[in-house]
Amino acid sequence: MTGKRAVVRTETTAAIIRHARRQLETRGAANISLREIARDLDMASSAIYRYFESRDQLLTVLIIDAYSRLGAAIEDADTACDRDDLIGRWTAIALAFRDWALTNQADYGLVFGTPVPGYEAPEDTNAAGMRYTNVVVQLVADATARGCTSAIEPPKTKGLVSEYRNVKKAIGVNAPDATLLAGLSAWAAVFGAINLEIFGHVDIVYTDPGVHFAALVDMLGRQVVGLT
Amino acid sequence: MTGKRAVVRTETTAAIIRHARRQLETRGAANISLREIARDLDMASSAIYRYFESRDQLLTVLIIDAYSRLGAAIEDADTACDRDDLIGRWTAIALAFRDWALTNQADYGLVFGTPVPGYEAPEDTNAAGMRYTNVVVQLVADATARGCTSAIEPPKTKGLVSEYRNVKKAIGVNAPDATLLAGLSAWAAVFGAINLEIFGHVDIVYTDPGVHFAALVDMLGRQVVGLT
DNA sequence: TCGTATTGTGAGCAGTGCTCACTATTTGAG
DNA sequence: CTCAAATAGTGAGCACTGCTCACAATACGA
Repeated sequence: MTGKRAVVRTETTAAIIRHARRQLETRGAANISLREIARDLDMASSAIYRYFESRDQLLTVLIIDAYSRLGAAIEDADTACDRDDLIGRWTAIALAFRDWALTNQADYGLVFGTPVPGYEAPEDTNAAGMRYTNVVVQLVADATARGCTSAIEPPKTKGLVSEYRNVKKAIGVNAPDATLLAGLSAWAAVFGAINLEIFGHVDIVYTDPGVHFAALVDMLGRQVVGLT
Repeated sequence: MTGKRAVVRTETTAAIIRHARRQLETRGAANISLREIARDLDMASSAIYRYFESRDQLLTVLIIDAYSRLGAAIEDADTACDRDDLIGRWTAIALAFRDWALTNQADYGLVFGTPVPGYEAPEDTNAAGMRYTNVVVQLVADATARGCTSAIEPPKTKGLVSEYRNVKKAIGVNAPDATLLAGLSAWAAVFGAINLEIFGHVDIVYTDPGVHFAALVDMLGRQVVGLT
């Protein structure tokens, strides 16, 4: 029997988060003001601390929330595809990532932006961050299982073989080095392209960044990673 | 005849920047304190405003400074190479970028990190940002002029041809679409890989990120962009 | 019903960026 | 060399911040 206390608690907790997110969008993480949130909610500024132990903790909650919404978006995009349509899944994942980033720029900035020196993300944060990663890793695993072979050849970089041995152990996927290199590079490119676009380093170059992005995703997926 | 006033002015200006950069490294941009800088410099906090009109302006100066040091690092790496050794230049540029980012993490975060909503970079900032970009653009131009052809084929993404027409005009390089797509993708991958590494999203995957990065750079340069 | 745990309060502390009236000092023209 | 003007430095003060603490109000469960 969830008492009136429990219900009002979840309500105000949500309200605080809602207001924090609004401030995040309009003024950036550095300018979120607990006192202003309290004022907007008609409560004493000190009352906030009954819900969040510090400003940092509020931000951490926002980060986890953002991660999990991103994870959901990526998962949805992936599961909507036929399991065997690897290039379709890759494309869907990449486009969903960009879409989410564009419609949630503040969240994106919070999650993938400059970390504060000394800030150590708590365990749950990292766990939430693994969600979208796992989708991509799974795609690489499926591609390997279905016999996709990368068109590229890994260079004879010193230490690469042993490095990739560790990577394979870390992500739990036994893919050929070529696929690994191609996949990791493709993902880096997707991430990098989105980052450049969101953080505004390419506005003078592209008229419609989405067109170039789509081409980049398709080209890397088919011609570098070798997805079919 | 640089009077005593002019000389002491440049000195204190430099000292303020020095202290600001130190705080940036240890506590992040959000926690730079003008008052503390003033205390460290044994001057009244209000005196800072004789040198910088606001905290934001100090940050802008730090950004421009970072951009220009990055630009210098990239330019040096490039000019140290034989002009005809395209893959060598590409590799040198990419590695120099990563090196600079790793040894100047705070600067990197300031320049390529989350932008503050509403903050409009002044003209000089963008100019400083073009320096390293120009080096990469020049490499693409040289590659085209020397007849390098990309191994990949641009997909038939709707609107890509006209989009790339604009890009070519914007950067002033008349490269084939394949080279353009390959080059932009490669650069996005380099940037993305560095970003992931610096902002700490891959520490569980790689044991030595540098090895993978070197392989990524070489593979993309040779096998995707087609540099020789 | 009543003690307990939870929630809310307002004053207060130490810190911030920034302004302003004011003083001290260097500068360059007459 | 003199002296008004430009420049540099001062400290008090404003409005804001995150956060703490002693205290009061309230819902909860035995």
